[in-house]
Amino acid sequence: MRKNPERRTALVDAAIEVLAREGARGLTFRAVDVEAGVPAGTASNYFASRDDLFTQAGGRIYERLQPDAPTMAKAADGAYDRATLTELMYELVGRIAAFRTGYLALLELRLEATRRPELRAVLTERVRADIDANLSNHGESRMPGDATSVLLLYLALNWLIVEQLTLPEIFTEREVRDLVAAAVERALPATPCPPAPAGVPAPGPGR
Amino acid sequence: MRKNPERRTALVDAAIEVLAREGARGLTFRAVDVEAGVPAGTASNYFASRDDLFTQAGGRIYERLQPDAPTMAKAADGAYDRATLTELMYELVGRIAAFRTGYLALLELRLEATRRPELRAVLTERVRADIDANLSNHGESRMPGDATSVLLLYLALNWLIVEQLTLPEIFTEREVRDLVAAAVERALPATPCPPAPAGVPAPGPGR
DNA sequence: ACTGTAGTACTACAGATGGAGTGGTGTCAA
DNA sequence: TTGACACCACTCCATCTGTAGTACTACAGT
Repeated sequence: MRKNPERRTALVDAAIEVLAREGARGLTFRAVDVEAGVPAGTASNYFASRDDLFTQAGGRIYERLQPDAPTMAKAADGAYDRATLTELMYELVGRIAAFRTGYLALLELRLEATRRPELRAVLTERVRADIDANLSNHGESRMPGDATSVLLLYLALNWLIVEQLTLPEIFTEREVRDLVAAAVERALPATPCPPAPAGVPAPGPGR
Repeated sequence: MRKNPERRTALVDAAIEVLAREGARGLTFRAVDVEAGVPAGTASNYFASRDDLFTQAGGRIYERLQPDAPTMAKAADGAYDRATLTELMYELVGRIAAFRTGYLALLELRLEATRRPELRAVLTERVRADIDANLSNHGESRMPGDATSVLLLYLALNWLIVEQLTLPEIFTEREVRDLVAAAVERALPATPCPPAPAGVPAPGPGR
């Protein structure tokens, strides 16, 4: 088992590309070698098994997907209002969709996790950490919305990204933007009303 | 190219199982033969190519996923209020998650659509039809909520199902139920307020 | 009842690809 | 010199596609 860390990272990153392009079943030692531009057999020396490749790729994707310095800064510095939150979510979708191969690889890994308990454990831990991080980030910032808002946004935006990456013709760019805005808008708990026009008690479907 | 329609259907259904279990790359003529319990070579006689297999499977899944007589009836007959809608959505999530292999196969196909234009065209058409059907069903029924509500529910619930099927330990059954309820609750446009307590102008994050 | 024919089920094979794993050799630096 | 790694080569193995060829079944015409 070789140690060289740069090489190892390069190989894992190559594995992500292969995953996105060829699918989980296409992730082989040889394919990684080719993608990374190293001699055949190299990946064999760096990973104990294919399982190992999968789990390392799973870990690495979150490493690359999670942190995002400039956005984090904006999240911390910006105003804590709905408009800023919308802007942030819009950036989030754009940013993740931009790392197309990473997200597609992640989907492949999720499906592969169906078959590989070890991978499932790794992904479960990462996803849980991701969600928890979102929750506590949101809690610490003073953005509007509660924990439920965060979870609902998580759900809706994830599928929105799936839709964009796999069947881009379903929603236009405009529709995507509108959906992000609507998701933020409605994910927030009902806000107290602006002062009602007049004595009209405003019926409508009460909760 | 053989014609026997029962056999063809059986083969396509077998293909769906294979997709869910082995992934897109594992969908081969031989694997379909084995899954369907027919002699080797049979699938070769029924499908012009692997592409053909994929597109036929894509069509068939929606055939099996879409219609659902009892639920449709409930949607039409039930009361048109939020509680009924919630119940309906809960059933929807349960029902789709129950056809586990079908939904997983669909995800595999979405990823494969990334590589096969023909398959992408088929899926795009089906998904669009699905969304349109949801929109118009909702419009015709007199359920609360607007088109945006339907789309947001579509997004959130889809990912919720993905989460359940691929990493079931992330959300407990209870959390899933709560998330479905919250999704319905908040997907609906903000309702007019109940009469405010007193002259307090209700500040909070204005839009 | 006989037979020809068409459609289909089943079998077998040719040809080819691609991958896992491993051992061996070259190279460089401590 | 020794150890760690890069690189290369080779063997063994599993699988797939596409197609050709054979066997079965049903039916129609006579």
